[in-house]
Amino acid sequence: MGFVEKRIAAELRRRGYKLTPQRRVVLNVLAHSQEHLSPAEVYERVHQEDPSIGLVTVYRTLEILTELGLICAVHAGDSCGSYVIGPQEHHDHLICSDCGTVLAFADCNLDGLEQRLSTETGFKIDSHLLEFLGRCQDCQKDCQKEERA
Amino acid sequence: MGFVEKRIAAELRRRGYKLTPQRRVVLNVLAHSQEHLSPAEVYERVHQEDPSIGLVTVYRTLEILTELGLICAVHAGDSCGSYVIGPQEHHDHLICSDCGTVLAFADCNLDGLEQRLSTETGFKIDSHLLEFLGRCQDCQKDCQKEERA
DNA sequence: GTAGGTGCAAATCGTTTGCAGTACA
DNA sequence: TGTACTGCAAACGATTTGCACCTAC
Repeated sequence: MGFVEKRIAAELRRRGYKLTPQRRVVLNVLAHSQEHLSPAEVYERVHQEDPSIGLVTVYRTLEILTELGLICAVHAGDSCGSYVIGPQEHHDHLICSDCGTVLAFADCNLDGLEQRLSTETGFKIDSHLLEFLGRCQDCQKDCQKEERA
Repeated sequence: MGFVEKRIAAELRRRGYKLTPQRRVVLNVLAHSQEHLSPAEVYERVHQEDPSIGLVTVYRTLEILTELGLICAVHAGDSCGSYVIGPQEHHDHLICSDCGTVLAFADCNLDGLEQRLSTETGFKIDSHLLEFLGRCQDCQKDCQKEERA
């Protein structure tokens, strides 16, 4: 078990949740995927590793992990309701619209903008959702190959 | 009909879509709402104005309006799949998590951040989704009232 | 030992589709 | 007049729930 899984296992326990083999498999799937995965996609991979695990368990596990802030939902593009593993602290996403790879980054530095909007609108801003959509390095290469072909 | 509805009516026609009474009602509902509305909520209000209009028509109208960029989906918080009317140009949202009021703003100025991320990750960034969640001025006042009570 | 977790089947919710009739341009 | 639009009902997919059994702690 890698250190990511260990951290999460500890966090589960800390909050009174049990670490079952099923949850371990779901965690493994998410920890080893670069891409955001829909519940169905998670299930597919989980099912390959252990066919006895049901879709319902995947849903319930995703819910708990989200609640604990261990995974988070991706929103940009048409991929609402897909999940990626990520740091518990606040972070934002960089998403490849071709392959679905997700990179997390923490230093978004929107304070200036936030302040300005607060002043202009009277809103008291609590949080934000920021996701960049683009193409990762690999997919840009793939695209160039296609163009040459 | 206000100028917002006029603009949209013209845009519909420009793209070869017909302006039916049903669409007019959906537009009216959206144009007169500050809040983001789910398809069901749009339907509810549309239905009050004209009970003969079906939910299916609401769905189809929302789809067309989204396609034309006349309305857009809201993602932050738990309000995925709600819609607000807005400018056709790129813009981002400021959303009140209490009352659902949505304010659009255009000048997000993320160029610096985008550039930095591009350099660091090799991503070629095409677009972004940015939504601030907070409380509008009115809801802050309401909250203070509650606290005094 | 026990509270929490699991799997199954069925219920439920939101959304989409096929089709026959209707109405805008 | 003709094509796009509408409403209905049914289909559909995704998610949730009830329940009896099971297992991590």
